[in-house]
Amino acid sequence: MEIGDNRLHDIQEMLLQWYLENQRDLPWRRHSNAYYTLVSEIMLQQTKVATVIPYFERFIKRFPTVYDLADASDDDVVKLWEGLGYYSRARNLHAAIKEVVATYDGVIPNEKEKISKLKGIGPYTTGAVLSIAYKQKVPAVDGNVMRVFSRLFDMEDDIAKPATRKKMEAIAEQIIPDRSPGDFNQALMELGATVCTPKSPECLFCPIRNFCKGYQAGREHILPIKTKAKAPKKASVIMFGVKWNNKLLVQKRPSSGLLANMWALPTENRMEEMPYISQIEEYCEMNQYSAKISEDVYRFEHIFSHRHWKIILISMELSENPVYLPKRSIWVDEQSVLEFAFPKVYQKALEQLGYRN
DNA sequence: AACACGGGGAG
DNA sequence: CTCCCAGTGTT
Repeated sequence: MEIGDNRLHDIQEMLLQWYLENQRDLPWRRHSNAYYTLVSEIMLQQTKVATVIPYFERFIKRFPTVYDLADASDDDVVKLWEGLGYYSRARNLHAAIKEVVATYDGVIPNEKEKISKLKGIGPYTTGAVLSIAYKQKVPAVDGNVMRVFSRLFDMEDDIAKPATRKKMEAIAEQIIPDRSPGDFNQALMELGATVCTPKSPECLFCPIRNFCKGYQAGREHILPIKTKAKAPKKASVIMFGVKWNNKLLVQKRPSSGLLANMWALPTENRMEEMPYISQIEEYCEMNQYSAKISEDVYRFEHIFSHRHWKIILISMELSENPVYLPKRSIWVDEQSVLEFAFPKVYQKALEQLGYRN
């Protein structure tokens, strides 16, 4: 990719000026603080700004500095992430900040080799923190930037391929100005998020329309090229609504895999080779529950981006306090279940379990 | 290189 | 409903 010197300079100036005038007022932009930058960038991975704002406010209020976060329990950190998705981000961020306090005296490192070794900080977040917080000339190529470049240079590379991100980074290296590299990176992402959008880009409001090869070719609508994701894998699960004394039994999920470490209604993979009634009876026997099992079950579905769950919800009212509880389990009021991860599922589940929402 | 890992918004 | 969005770690 070759860009003429004049055109390059104009693109830089137009973008920086546009960003200066049009940037959104966001909580993490109000102070210059590497910790704020890091937390917001982790939260913004795969997640829209509007979704992140309330989570960021709450997180920083609870953990104002790296020391507060480093001292926190895993449970407290994960609790503040409930509903945000991709929960390994919370685990990794916690580990990274502990490392910052233990090894770097509480200062997020400003060297690429050091910061990129921290948990959960890959090439994008490395570039974002180094450029935004430390004013270094390092690319931060996210999906927005790849979309903008695809159109700006009329590129047909498949942005779903890992190799394409490398190519985009090489282009970014050539384009980032010495002055305000952080603002320039944010300008590219802001443009992608608000003007150069995936569908119906608003080219008439674009500050670099006149330099855009894709726009000139009338191809902005078909760019970027991106192969479709595979359909979610199907799975069947049984979800247990175990009630006693007006409380609901919830269980902390395993520390790896889907919804790792999240509180949830006890859920088992369906054993396809036996009737589901038998599996439910087996579950009750294993836990020594003496229970009245409701005769009808409630069936519904939930689709994650990569998994499609068919859920059988079974309700059971225990007739006595069980002698022991299953591992990682506690009794809670039904209201607290709505704060858990995947609240939409629990909203449906609670209605079926006879609770009024 | 392929897969696992959530949840929200637009049309 | 259907489609789209997409960083990092693991295998």
